[in-house]
Amino acid sequence: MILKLDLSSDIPLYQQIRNQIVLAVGKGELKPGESLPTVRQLASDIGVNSMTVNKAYALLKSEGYLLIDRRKGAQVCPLKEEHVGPDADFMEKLTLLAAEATAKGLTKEVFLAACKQAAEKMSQKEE
Amino acid sequence: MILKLDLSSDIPLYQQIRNQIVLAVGKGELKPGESLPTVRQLASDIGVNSMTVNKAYALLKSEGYLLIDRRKGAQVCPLKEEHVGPDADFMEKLTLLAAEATAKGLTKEVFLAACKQAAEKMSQKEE
Amino acid sequence: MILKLDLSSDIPLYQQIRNQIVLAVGKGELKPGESLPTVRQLASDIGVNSMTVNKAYALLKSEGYLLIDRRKGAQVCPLKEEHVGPDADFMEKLTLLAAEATAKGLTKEVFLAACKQAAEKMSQKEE
Amino acid sequence: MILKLDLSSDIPLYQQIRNQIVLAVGKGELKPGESLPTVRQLASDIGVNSMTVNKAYALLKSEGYLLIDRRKGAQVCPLKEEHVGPDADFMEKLTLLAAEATAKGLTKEVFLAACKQAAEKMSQKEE
DNA sequence: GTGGTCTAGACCACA
DNA sequence: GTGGTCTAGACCACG
Repeated sequence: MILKLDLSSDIPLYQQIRNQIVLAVGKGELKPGESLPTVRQLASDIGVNSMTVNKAYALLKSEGYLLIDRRKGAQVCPLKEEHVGPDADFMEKLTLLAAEATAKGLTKEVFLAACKQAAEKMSQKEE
Repeated sequence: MILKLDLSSDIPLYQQIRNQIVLAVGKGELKPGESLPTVRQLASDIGVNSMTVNKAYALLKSEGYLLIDRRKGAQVCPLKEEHVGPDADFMEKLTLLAAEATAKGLTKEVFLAACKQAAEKMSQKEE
Repeated sequence: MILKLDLSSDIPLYQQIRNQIVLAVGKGELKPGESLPTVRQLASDIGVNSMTVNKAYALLKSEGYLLIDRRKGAQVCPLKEEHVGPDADFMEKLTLLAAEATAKGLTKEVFLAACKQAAEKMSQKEE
Repeated sequence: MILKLDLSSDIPLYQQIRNQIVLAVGKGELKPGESLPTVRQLASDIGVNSMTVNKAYALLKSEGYLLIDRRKGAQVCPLKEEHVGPDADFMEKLTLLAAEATAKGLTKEVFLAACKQAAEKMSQKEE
């Protein structure tokens, strides 16, 4: 479990931790059901306060990425079988990104190629 | 120039203003070369402190979306003829979004369809 | 004796066990005087540590729902003939619930209808 | 803004603060749109750390009771016009309370009378 | 001025 | 052992 934090970034540490874990889950480096380090362990590993990790875990839990079990610590939430399409918040972020690309002069084709490239890095759900 | 701000959102006002302007440029509602309201004008229109608008404009300038001229005020930056691909920061945001989608159980196909849908809302560069 | 536990809930296990038993008594699935499984039996059935079940039983005893006898094990406390009204702690919880409902915009009528609906699920004391 | 905290209770302070504020909103002591004390002010008033109040406010925000505005601080969330019935979580808590009452020997009539009494303490939405 | 973040260290509840 | 809570104080971002 290696997380890279940028202490000089203006993104809060707990947010960076959250992002890195989401990335790891998306890429399949963390599999559904897999256990994460304990709060204290991770805090000590990456050199931050345990409350900061705690906040990141709580955020991930509230977003539905993690399950937190008092006995086993935190683990990646198993995927639900039926999952519908993207939610409104997701589309809003995606639309903003598309606008940034367009405003920068990228064509639709280049944007979609970039999307595809990003998707390729992720692991696919097994059928 | 109509911007929708959510005063109780946890996204900073200057960030919301920046996002709305990027969206407007992406969708073609603001065309390259077009002038934007002055800082004071916009601030008065949307009822925020002019420092806040100032910050948004400065951010947009630093990101390359706006040109700020003391005489002409702010205007949308004309597109460069040759434009390379997406930059690293953009890809990072896109990858995070792809990871969120994958971690939520969306398939690659659904994600790419959403990307395409977002791209459709944007205006195309004229040939 | 079937109890549904949610291991990833933030409600402590012993509290969940306590709640399920109170529900079963309220609904009449457990009758006054009826015996409950032993601590070890129940712990083994639902797959938790017996200390956890022990804690739940002790809590239920202290709240007056169970009688614990070293010979007969735990049994549902028979109802007293004369029973006074709700106690202070109960009213406090009920008032908080009413406040949550009101603050969410539910009218008094809707709240009382929900109360009635909840009461219908319970078994009535025999005359 | 007077909150009574019980330092020896096993209910976390931030939870007690949250409950007291919900009660105040339900009873109409805090009206929709009304401003709450600042985090620091309330923390100093009731003698707790400001992070504790912060956590309570964040919880109330996430539950939809408060709006937090960087400029004006926290204020009671105005009610939405259309509000449907009680949600599942609410019914679960209410059902548990009904079970507790029944298991204690209260009749349905007594329970409903208690519900009505609790509802009377609340303020009604104005038509 | 506000809320938000973070730290270092403590204590407690749960299992 | 775990996560959860709390403190006292600091610094920063926002407006």
